[in-house]
Amino acid sequence: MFDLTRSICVENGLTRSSGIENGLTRSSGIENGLTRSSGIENSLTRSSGIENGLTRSSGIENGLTRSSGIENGLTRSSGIENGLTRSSGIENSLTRSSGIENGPSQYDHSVHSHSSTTTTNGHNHHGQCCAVTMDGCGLTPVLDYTAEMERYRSFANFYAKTNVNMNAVNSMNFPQSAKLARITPPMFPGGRLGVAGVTPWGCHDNVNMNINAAAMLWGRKPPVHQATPLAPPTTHPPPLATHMQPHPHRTGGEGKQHGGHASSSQGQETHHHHGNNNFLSGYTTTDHMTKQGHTHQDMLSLSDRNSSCNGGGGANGVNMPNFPAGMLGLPPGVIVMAMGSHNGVNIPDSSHFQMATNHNQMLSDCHHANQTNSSPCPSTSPGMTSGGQGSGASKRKRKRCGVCAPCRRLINCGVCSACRNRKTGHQICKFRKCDELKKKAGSIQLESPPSVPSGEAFRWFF
DNA sequence: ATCAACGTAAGG
DNA sequence: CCTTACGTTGAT
Ligand SMILES: [Zn+2]
Ligand SMILES: [Zn+2]
Repeated sequence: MFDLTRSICVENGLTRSSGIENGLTRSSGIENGLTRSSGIENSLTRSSGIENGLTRSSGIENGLTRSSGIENGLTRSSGIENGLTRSSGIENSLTRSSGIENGPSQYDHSVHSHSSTTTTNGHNHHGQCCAVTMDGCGLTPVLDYTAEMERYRSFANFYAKTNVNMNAVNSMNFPQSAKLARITPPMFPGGRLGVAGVTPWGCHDNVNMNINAAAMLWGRKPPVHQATPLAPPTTHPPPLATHMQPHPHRTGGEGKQHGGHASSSQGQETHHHHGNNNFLSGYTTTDHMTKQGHTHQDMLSLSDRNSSCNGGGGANGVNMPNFPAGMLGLPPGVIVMAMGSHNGVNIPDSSHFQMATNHNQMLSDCHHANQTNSSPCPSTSPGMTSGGQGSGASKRKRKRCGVCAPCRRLINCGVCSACRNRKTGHQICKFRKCDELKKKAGSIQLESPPSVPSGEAFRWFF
C-alpha cells in the first residue's frame, strides 16, 4: 500500500524534499476566492461588475504581482482557487453545476434549495480520518486519499518552488481547460500537471469525483437515500452509504442535539477536536496548533487521543486492523490508509491543507452541514422566524447548506486566502465555502439548479 | 474585486 | 469555555 502511495508522491516529486514553505506562506492574498462574496454585493456599486471576470484578468497578473512567485503559481495558475471562485461568472457556472453533479446527492436539495437558512444540517461525520481507498465509482479507482494529499502537496511545493515561469505554465496548461473539464478547483495537481484531467483518484471526468470521493472517503455521506428516489435504492447503495446513514440522531432534532451520546451510532464520533485538517498538517509532525489557524497533527486521528477512532495502530496502510472500519463507518471493502507522516513537507502553517474531520467542527460543522435530508434538521432553526430567509428576515441564517459541492468538500486547500489566513480571517476555505451562502450574500446570481443530480451524478457510483 | 481582520453566531 | 466559520467592515 504504502508503496503506491508513496510512489506517487515521489513522482510528483519534487516536492517533498524541501521546503515548502516558500511559497505557501501567507504572503499575500492570492486567490480570488469566494471569500467575501457578501461584501461585494453589498456594495451596490459594484454590482454590475460582471465581466469583472474578464477585467480581472488582470487579477491574474495581480497574482503575480503580489506575492511571490509561488503563490502566483498556486493560485492562479493552478486555477485551483480560481475555479471555485465566483468572480467570473463562467467558472461559477461550471463549478456549480458540477457541484451539483456531485450527484450523489440525490437528495433534493431542491428542497431546501435556497432556503439557505434552514438547510439541513446534520453532522456527517463518519469516517474520516484516514485515507481510504475504495473502489467506488465502479471505476474502482482507488481512492486513496493519501495519494491525493501527496499529490496536492507536491503540487503545491512544485509551484512554490518553481518560481519560474508559471506564466507559461499557467497559460499553457491548466487554464481553463481544467475548468471546462469540470474539474473542481482545488483539484489536485494531477489534472494540471501531466495528467490531464485525471483526478488523483484516477477517475476522469467528474468533478464530482473530487467531492464525492472526498466525501466518501471521509465519510460524509454522500447524500443519498432518502426521499429522493433518484437514487435507485436497489442498486447500490452508495458504497458508503451503508454505514453512513443519516443518523437520525443528529439531525433529528434540530439544532442541538447534543448528540453526543447518540454518537454511538456510528461509532465514530469521538471528537477530539482536532483542529485543523489539512493535508499538510498531517505530515508536519511538528507543528500542530490548536486554534483557528493552527493545526493539530493528528488530522487523521490516527493517533487519536482517546482512541476513539482507531486504536491507535500505528500502521498506516492497512485496512482494518488498526482501523476498525466499523468504527469509521467504512464499508467493508474500503481500505483505510493512514497517512505517513513525515515526509517532509512542511507548510508553514499547518493550517493549510486541512481536512475536515469530524472531530473538529470543521467539517462537521455538523450542525449545519450535510445531512441533507435525512434529517429534519434542516430547517431547523431556531430562528426561522418568518420566512426564513428571504423575506423578512434580515438575518439569514448562517448555516451552510451542506449539500453543495463546496460544502461537501472535506479538505481545505491550504493555499487559498482563507486557509492561509485562517487565524485572523476566520473563514472557511474558499473551496469549501457554501454556494448557498455565497449566493445569499450576493443575492442574486444565477442559481443553478441546485443540485439535482443529473444522470451524471450517479455515475460515480456505477 | 479582493484581501485581511474583527466581532460574533453557533455547535459542542 | 472552545472551536469553526459567517457576516461585516475597511483597506487595497
Ligand atoms: Zn483553502
Ligand atoms: Zn453549501
